[in-house]
Amino acid sequence: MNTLVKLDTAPGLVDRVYRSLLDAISSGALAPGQRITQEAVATQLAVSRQPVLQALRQLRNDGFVHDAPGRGVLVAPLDVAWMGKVYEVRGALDALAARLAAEQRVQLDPGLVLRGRKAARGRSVQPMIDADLAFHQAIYEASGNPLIGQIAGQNWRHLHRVMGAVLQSSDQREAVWDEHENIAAAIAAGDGKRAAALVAQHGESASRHLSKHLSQVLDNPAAPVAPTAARTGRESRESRTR
Amino acid sequence: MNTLVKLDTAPGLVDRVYRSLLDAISSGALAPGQRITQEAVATQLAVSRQPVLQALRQLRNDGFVHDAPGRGVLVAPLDVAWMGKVYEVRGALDALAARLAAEQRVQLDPGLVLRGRKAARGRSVQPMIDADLAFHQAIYEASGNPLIGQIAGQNWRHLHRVMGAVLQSSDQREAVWDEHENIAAAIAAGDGKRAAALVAQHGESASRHLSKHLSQVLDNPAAPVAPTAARTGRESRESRTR
DNA sequence: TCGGCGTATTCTGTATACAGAGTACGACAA
DNA sequence: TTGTCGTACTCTGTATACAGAATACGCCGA
Repeated sequence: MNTLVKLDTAPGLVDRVYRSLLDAISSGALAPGQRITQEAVATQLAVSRQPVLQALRQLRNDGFVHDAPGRGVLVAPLDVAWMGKVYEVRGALDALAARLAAEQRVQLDPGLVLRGRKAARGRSVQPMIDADLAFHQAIYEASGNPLIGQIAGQNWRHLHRVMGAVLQSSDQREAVWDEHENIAAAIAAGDGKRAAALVAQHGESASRHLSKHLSQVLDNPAAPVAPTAARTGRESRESRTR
Repeated sequence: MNTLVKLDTAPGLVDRVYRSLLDAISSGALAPGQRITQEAVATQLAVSRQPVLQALRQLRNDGFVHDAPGRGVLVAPLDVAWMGKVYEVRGALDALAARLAAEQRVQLDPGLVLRGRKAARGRSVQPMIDADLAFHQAIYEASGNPLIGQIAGQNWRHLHRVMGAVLQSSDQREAVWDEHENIAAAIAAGDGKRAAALVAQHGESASRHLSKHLSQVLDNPAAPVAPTAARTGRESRESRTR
């Protein structure tokens, strides 16, 4: 019973504006430090300021934008130290999820790993990030605790920004998926302790790797941080405020 | 440097409405299953519907109220299974925080434990919950990762509801503070592994204890679930919808 | 007496209007 | 030329207005 999927009700403007802005921030289309005003978003999306106001409030609560009193909000900068803290939390959640999934001996879909390896051999970053996220989300779902996926999902959006800026110059892409495969095996075998340890190790190495590259990128503002950034002439003045 | 405390700007109506509603839900003044409409809140707090709308949206995102299409929103019921999931997540965060705090050999304020023991000997529940929360929050702060306190704080609000409904009939109040004292000792000694293990154990026992009592209370609706519930005559009809 | 339909009511979500807070810029004095 | 003051402007947050969606209730027929 209960096989009926709940029919998708209209998401409402607020959620759509939120998604739109978050996608733009995650992908780098809205560069870190860039200024955002309600009215600009409202006119661009052809809605009133009211849904934008609420979406921005939510983005602020989630830490994706910061307040700039009197001048709107600013896209949150890419902060190495803070990214490390996000990774700490995600690591704890990942370990928990892996342990819970292992207790149920869940068999993760092998297609996830195949897709990941294929993406790793490719050249575009987006599929790589998507595959990585999909794998970890599968663990969250397998844990049977929806709260984990909910909170960790938020963290992933933060990391998404950094990965987009860094991953293109990455080595050890294949190695990541070896680790993933080991994790899946440990979960399937029901070895919760080992699964949690592997996940923790995996997260830590990813954190070190990203933070190293990120600080390089941040020290070298000449390199293009935002691959798909739509740089209009007006922004140059504002990016000075960073 | 940086010793200046940031001066408290006016919190804004949305946040105040949010706090007001959340306090009412946490304390039980708004009983589980009770119906809430924007207009009722707006008139009662003497504000327009706009801030209420936003506050309710946030409460819905955080899981404190559920949608009741066409009839407003309903205060989230006290669900045993879900409370267990909240505890799982909190346990993972607590363990992480304890480990991080131990790495820095933080000395927690002994006054926290003293205050807790004093409250445990008292009769009123609120100080007991407050002391418990204060102790754990001290660990979050000691971890140096503000994200932990932020997320775990949300979870605590959920647990707060359950504790208020259950804690009055609790035994082993002193035992809890023995555990707390051991945790603080492990952190001060820099033994991260032991601290994390103690915290995890502590959380699990609390979870078991609460869920047992909660299911008793839920099976026995005659017992007063909400100690400070302001029961007006009108509510009797609505509580039928539970 | 029970089930189905239509109307009225209620509630939400979005749009517009308005007032307050803060910043940025220019003018003036030293 | 530089620092300070005053004014205009921009932006946000709250209040009000309006339209759409869903429910509840009463009426009718079987």
